[in-house]
Amino acid sequence: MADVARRAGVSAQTVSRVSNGHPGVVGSTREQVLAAMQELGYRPNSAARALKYGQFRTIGVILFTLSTVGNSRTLEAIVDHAAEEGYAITLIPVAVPTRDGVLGAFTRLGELAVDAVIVIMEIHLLDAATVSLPSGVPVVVVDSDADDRYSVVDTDQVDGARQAVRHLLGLGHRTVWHVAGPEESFAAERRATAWRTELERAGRSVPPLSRGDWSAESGYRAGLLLADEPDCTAVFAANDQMALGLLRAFHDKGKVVPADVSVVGFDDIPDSGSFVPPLTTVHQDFTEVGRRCVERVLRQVRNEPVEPGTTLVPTRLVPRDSTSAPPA
Amino acid sequence: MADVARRAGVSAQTVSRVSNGHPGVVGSTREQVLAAMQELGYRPNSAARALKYGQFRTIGVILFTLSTVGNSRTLEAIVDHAAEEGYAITLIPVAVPTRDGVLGAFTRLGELAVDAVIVIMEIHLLDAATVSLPSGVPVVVVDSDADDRYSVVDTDQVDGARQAVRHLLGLGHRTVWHVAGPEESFAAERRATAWRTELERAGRSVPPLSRGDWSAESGYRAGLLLADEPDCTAVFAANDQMALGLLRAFHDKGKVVPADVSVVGFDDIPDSGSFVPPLTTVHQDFTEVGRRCVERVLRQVRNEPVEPGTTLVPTRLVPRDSTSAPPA
DNA sequence: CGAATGCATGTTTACGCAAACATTTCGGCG
DNA sequence: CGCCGAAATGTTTGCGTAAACATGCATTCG
Repeated sequence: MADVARRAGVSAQTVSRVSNGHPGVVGSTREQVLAAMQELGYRPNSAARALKYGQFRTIGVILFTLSTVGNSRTLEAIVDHAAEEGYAITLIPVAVPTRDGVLGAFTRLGELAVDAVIVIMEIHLLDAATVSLPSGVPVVVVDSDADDRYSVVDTDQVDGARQAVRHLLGLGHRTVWHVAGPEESFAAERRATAWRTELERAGRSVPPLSRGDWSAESGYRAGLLLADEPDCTAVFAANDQMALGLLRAFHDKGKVVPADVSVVGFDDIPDSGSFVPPLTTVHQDFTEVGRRCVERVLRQVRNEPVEPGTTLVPTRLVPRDSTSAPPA
Repeated sequence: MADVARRAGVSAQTVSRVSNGHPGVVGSTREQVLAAMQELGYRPNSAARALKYGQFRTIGVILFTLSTVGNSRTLEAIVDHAAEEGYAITLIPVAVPTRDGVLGAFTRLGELAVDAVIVIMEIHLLDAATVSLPSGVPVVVVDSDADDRYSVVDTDQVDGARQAVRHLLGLGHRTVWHVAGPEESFAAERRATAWRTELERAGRSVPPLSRGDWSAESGYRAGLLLADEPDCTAVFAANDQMALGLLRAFHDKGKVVPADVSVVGFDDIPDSGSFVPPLTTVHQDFTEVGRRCVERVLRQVRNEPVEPGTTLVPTRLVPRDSTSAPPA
């Protein structure tokens, strides 16, 4: 900055004023300063700025993996909305989903230049790490039940699962089977619980639960077993990728979807409309989740009031061709 | 820091020494300082640190979208490897893929606290923005032909496409049709060119090119047309998602894959093994791409020698069930 | 026994910027 | 013609940290 000032024949303060668009700099001077900046390739040092202002205009995002569609789409929405607000996003990966891994991420976080944190992760692991969360840093969590400690944003898992079950029962199926996500996942747990509750409420029998790990492959394995259950005419998979595996398993076993068995997924990933057959699924609004995360966390940064607890983003069922009335 | 020093009854410099693990602090003093840090919840201010060191230990990543599997997996690999090296990742979204959008991203970048930049984007757009790239900041680009100006890392698109074509010709198909990605994409262009070249080299006729936008839906639309081509017995799709659309289109048109028509994809996304039928595809090593990006860019940061030009990450064909000999 | 040595710790300074305050400049008006 | 006030510009200062240098103290050795 000093070089620019010298070159433009002005003081450093004037350079600062020009660089920040402050008023009170006459046109000709401004021109000179801008010219000098250009020539010298000057760009303000954000470290010094941050030091001065005590803010980084950056939000940290802690996540375990980007390989699930939900996480990466949520992240994308967060990045976009943060950018609109003039905030950048710094990623803090948790290499291994263990207690230590999470603790490590939070430790690194403490040294990081962020004004706030959004956690996209199974909160079961977060529990252990609570203590080490740097105090004074606003935190918003996605998919958790830690709403007594943090601000939580989540898709309305319960209502989504309920819609899936009702849709299938409404088509005339006697009951609905479920392929759940991994036990560590809150989302998986919620969807499974809501599935069970809805069946019980309707007075239907609750079939044994299958479990996958969100991957299509795990859905395939579950599907091979389900295909041998003669009573199984309707399956609700906890995500679209496992539903894809189910479709393949039923195909391999000679069962026709939806004539022999109906399948409902969860997420509405972009590809799900191109499955064979196109998948009936529960649409999740990842963009809205990301938007609310950013909004909530920035409210805290600005010391504005934040309604406490969990904010739920609604879902909606997208009927496609993988569901129909049960075989006669 | 001053508070900690006061509380521990030492100077600020000693606190600094403890906090950075420097030697020359006797045990008892260290204990006291650590205790004071704990009590006061002290954590070093990274802005001040960065100001002092002139480094942020952060790499900026410019990308347009996370919705393609390739981008999000590459990003994940970059994040992981950067973390291993003690670097954080800051995301810089390009809201709209226009010249101005890219310019905007680079402008913001100039103000951002990053030591280096990795660009994951169609370089066609990057061209226009070259001028505004802050000089002195190391840049590595993924998927580009700007290797005269930047360090470039890329999957070996040409060899991958060649493997796909050879595989199909080797099975006895007379020629291979191609569903390409969008024109703006270098990767799409390279795969298409390699497909054409390989056909010509083998002395086969080159069928008209179809074009999609990477989405399954666009693959479906292309597939509906291809299904009406009586000579079309083998299709190479430029990515797995479009291949998924092809599979559905052929299914809808009553064509059996692979008996009537063979399909090869590109990427080997995790789901592709669960398509119906499981997809023969060209495996891309996104992890390796990410690793090399980080390695290259950090070499530049450290002023170590970097071999210029493009570094290519090899691919390999993964044969599954979507390809076979052509119908008799 | 005094000086030299080495180690633990303290003091000064600069990193780049912008707020707060100080000074200069210039136009307008009595 | 000189003075006032507003606008333009300059100077000082501190943000939190760590390198460089300074000090003080204990131990050791001639």
